[in-house]
Amino acid sequence: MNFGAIYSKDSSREKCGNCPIHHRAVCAYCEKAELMILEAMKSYKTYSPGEPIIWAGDEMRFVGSVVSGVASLSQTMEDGRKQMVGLLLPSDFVGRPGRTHAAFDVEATSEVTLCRFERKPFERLLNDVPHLRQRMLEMALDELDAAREWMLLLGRKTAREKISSLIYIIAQREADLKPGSGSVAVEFDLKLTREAMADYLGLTLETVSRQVNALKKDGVVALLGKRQVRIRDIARLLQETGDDADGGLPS
Amino acid sequence: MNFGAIYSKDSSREKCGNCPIHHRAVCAYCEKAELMILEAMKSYKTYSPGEPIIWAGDEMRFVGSVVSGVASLSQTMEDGRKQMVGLLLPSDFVGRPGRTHAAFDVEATSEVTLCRFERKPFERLLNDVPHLRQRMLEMALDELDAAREWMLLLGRKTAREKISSLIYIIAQREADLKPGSGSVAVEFDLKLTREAMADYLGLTLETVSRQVNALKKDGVVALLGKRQVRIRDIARLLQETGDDADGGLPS
DNA sequence: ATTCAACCTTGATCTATGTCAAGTCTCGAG
DNA sequence: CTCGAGACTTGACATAGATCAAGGTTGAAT
Repeated sequence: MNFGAIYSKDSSREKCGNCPIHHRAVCAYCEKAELMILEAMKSYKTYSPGEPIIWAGDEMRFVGSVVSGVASLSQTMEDGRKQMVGLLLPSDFVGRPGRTHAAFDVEATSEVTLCRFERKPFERLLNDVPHLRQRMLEMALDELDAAREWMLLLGRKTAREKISSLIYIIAQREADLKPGSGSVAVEFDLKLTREAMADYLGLTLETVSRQVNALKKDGVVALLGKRQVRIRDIARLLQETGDDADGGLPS
Repeated sequence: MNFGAIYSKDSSREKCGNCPIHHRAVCAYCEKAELMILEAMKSYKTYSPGEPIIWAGDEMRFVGSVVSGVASLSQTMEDGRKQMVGLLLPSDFVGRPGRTHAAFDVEATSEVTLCRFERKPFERLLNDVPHLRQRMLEMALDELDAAREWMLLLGRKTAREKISSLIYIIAQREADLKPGSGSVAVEFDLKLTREAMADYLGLTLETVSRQVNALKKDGVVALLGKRQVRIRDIARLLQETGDDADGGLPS
């Protein structure tokens, strides 16, 4: 599962065609010729868990895609209160074209490999390559929808609903990264500490711990190791999220 | 202040050049020729307070810009808990190109006038007119940043900080709609009921009422009528929001 | 002028979650 | 193997904000 290793040492590192996130990342709509331009510009970099990728306010020299691992986008108040405002999973885009300085902190939560492009050349490319621009807009709009769903969670859900939602969402993203095997993964690694979960959900780590264990006691999930989760009753879990059973948005 | 009246009756209704939101809306970068195409496609519609503009799940026949008034984007859970996920002020865009059905409810909060375009033709135009596409991406990214700042508010701020932030943000938007007069309006109408504020801030209306009156008692704001606010001490208000005094993000 | 409905305020009480404070578990370094 | 640091759990208690319950205002319709 460690693509970082593959991409930093293997000779196949330059081949976008083999890239595990090719079908979902910014480059998803690019054709061969366009990919070759990107291949020439890109460079991989791997960050270890806890390592900062960029701080809010820093000049943003590069943008890029998460190839593997989990990074977090977050904001911290002067007195230390912290809120994650985005979970960056493989294929997610890091950085905002058209902005010279970062608005949020980005940190590696697990080991993270990024496929990076220098910002300026990438912005030029964005102007010239409609496929890139089109995908970028689509991704921005998707993230906006996701952020808005997260606002419902933060503003109105109970602690138990928040935890259930997080587990459910990670299971979904896990599943559509590895094709086959249904739309929701059954067993997977959360890749987040209790504290990171708390920061994402607007809770304290103690509350996260209590609620995770409550879900376990109630037979909704099983814990195999602290962060390895198995979903025991998916319908039940979905119900615990408080979301519409029928999924809501036909698109 | 009622642009709705101007735009629905006056003969100047077709002139984008006179439009009060022209410099901030999707059409901001369009040139004369491009504006003429938009002029030919557009139609105004005014909604009264409380009137639904579109429901989540409905087919989205049109998209458009808020010309005047305030609309809300919101989500409601099965048991009635409601969260506003966006406040649509003049120049904000309604609808998501590339999606056939609405993901959120949109309602007129005050009287609202919309400059509407049929979705399909607008999407075609988006493909052909780089200025439109460029502004669209920029607006999506700005809204994403705004949504993320709102996540900090929802997840981590106290009730008093939430109210202060809301007042401050509305004052800012009010100010940059009417040029001159500084970056923050001093006296303005909130255009939101206590309940709407509560839905936006993830609070109950009782808590909103108490905190607004607390800010008044502490001399931070004055109330002239229920929704008319005068900011008495802007530095103090900013401090009460809990945000970095220095504004944070240099761009 | 009166009435009514929507909106807002205020008080009393309850509760989910935060805070503070010990522990316990786990795993990698030595 | 054993030590220690970081991650996690658990308990006791505190509190911000929710909930429940009256009223009070206001302004438009009769």
